[in-house]
Amino acid sequence: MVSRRRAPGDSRARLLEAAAYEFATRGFDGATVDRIAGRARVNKAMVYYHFTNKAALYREILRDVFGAVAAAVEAVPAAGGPPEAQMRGFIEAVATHAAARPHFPSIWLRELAEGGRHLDDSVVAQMRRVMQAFVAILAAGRRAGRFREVQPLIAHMSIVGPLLVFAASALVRDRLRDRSPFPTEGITWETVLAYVQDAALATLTAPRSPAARVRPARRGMS
Amino acid sequence: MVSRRRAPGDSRARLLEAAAYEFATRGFDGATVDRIAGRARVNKAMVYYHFTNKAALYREILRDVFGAVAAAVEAVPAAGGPPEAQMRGFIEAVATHAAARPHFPSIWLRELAEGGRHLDDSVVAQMRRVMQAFVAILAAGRRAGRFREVQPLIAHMSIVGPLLVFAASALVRDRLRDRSPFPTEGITWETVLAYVQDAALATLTAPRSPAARVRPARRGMS
DNA sequence: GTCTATATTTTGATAGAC
DNA sequence: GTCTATCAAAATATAGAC
Repeated sequence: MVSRRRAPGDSRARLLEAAAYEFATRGFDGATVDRIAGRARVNKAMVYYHFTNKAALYREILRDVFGAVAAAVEAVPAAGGPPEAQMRGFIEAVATHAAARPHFPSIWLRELAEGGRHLDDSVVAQMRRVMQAFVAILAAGRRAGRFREVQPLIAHMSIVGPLLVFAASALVRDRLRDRSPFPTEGITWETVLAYVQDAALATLTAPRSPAARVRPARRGMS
Repeated sequence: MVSRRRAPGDSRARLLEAAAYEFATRGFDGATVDRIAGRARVNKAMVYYHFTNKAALYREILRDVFGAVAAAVEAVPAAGGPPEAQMRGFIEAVATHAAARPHFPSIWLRELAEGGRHLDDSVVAQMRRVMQAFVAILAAGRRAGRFREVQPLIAHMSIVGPLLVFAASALVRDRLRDRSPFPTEGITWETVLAYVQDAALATLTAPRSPAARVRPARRGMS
């Protein structure tokens, strides 16, 4: 064993972790290579030794993070089981990854706001895998006669949106809490997860859209 | 009337509009004063004539946008009516503003991801007004025995999250659509609004949380 | 109110020694 | 693989004429 001051060879991993933090909290343009290297306690030139440039480093993080979520989520419909349980499992998988990789939600929200400017095709393909798993669960629920028909992308956003916003909003929520005229306790990952799961199932298993009442009935009234 | 080449005096308004666009699509750090001035077809020095600096310009936009939403949303519970209609009205007010000011959702998502670094206290106060209106509607529903008890902030995020994500994700959704293995039609502001409204009411009027089943019953079984 | 310089700082990126 | 030194290109901000 060679004597080591700081575990050589893991400078790449250190950079990835530091970069994820910087990109999450400052955004792609706001994050500087200097700060990333400083946080990783690595020389700045190492960034360009391990990665071609700042953009490539960023894309590497996106690929890593979306690949993990896609894999976790695909396992849910593959395992089968009742559609309600699958839907809960899907939501839990997304929430778990959002909680375990605290930089993911912020990066993802920013990428949405940027119009996906930094998303290469491989990451878009990973997003499609996530949607495909979700659609499979919806279809299973339809076949079993337990879910009503919904637009998959809208239903998906109604689940992922709250999870991303919750995960990314911790600091803002803290500021909102001061002198707040509403209760702020009871907000944990468990309660949020349960709420989103309940909301999704309540919506999907609702007998029919309440909004349908304002539209002209098509035929019959039941 | 003096002959005018470009309506003098509205350089400030032009800058605000251009800045909103740039901040929305590139973020605070990514937006440059050069680009903002260029898009406004105004000299760069005018930015520092009308506003103290880039940060002050940004805060001005935040105040404007949140003030408008807060005012629109406060009118809903003030007008009274059945709680279900109030909830639909609240959601519609948020959605309408998100659609009318296309830069708002992206800026807001970014601000969440940044931890509200640029939010001054007046904007936080405006956010509190929005929450207060929402809490008033929830309380009306509780009093009328029509809504179950929920954590207000979680319920709020479950409504605003999908709306923000939908509004900000147009470009990403376009890329996702290519060769997509799932249907992508039927996604408009009307359908999204209706879905979020239905989802919120289905969740709030659900007899009891389905998740309660997995927890130990406290007393009795009804 | 508007424009032309220009000062100053920051930042992404590289060359080259070790 | 790691570090120093440095370049070149932005980008924020200001001074001052008109």
